[in-house]
Amino acid sequence: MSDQLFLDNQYCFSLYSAANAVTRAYRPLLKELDLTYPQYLVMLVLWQHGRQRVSDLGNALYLDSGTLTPLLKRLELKNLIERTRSKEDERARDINLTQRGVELQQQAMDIPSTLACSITLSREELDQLKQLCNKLL
Amino acid sequence: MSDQLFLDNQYCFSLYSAANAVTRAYRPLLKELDLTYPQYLVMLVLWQHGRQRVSDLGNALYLDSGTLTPLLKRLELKNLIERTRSKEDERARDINLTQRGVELQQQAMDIPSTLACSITLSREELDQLKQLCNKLL
DNA sequence: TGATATTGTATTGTGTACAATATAATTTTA
DNA sequence: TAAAATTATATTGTACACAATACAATATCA
Repeated sequence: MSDQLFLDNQYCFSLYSAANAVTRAYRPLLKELDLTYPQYLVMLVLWQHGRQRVSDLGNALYLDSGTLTPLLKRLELKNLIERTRSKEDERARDINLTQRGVELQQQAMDIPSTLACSITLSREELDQLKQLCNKLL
Repeated sequence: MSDQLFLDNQYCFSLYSAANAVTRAYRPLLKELDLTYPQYLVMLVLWQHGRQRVSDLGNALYLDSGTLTPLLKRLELKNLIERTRSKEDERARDINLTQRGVELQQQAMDIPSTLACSITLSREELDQLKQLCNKLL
């Protein structure tokens, strides 16, 4: 009976702890760029796809405006992005990289390989993990 | 080059999003018990092992006192636990279930099976996911 | 076209996470 | 045994997550 409560725990708790551990692993690397992990994710989307609306970022990252609005304001304060009103739809915000935001990508280049070194999983295991997580979503 | 930044993203981002999705899935179920997911995790440890110190809970859940102290105070306000000083060591807190805390386990019995229904992974996939997450930790 | 509904963000409030620091009790050691 | 180090928890400050709500711009339709 409490058995059930314990077993179930294992699956989701592992996921929860591993996700916390990942953002902990990123923290020291991202600190050099003065970014948090969710801020880094936003920058990744912008580096790859350019101008995005808040809703585009929300769809890409599975986050809502309550999370993104203050996060984007912090990126704006750091002069990494601009938040302008869309010309087509005055309700929407266009999120654009500033020059400084574009340039930051250079500094981020080393992060993936550095992080890979501190991870004990093989490429195959990482692929498997990714697939399972995506199936769960 | 930005390729690298994108690929890396996939692995850790999947984990991060899946973990968020899991706490979202738990939310409506736990709302009936007036618990959050991390509060539920604390209760699971207490239901299974009884009296714990803050540091025991921290070790079990990979969380520190900055997270646990306010969380435990909320559980205390809800009359689910007591936070007494340890007799052996006055620095330590003994976290004990109240009668109401013990009784809440009955109401939690259905959660694992209910949640399992809303998850699309097979038992084998869940086992695999758990193993990979634990290896990552 | 004017009322109604929808859409895109923003705001508010609650609850984590965690670094950095503080504080008090216990242990160690000179 | 008194000072120094260690240990256990608490506090402070910053930054997510997200539900609930608000609000203004746009779209729909009677």
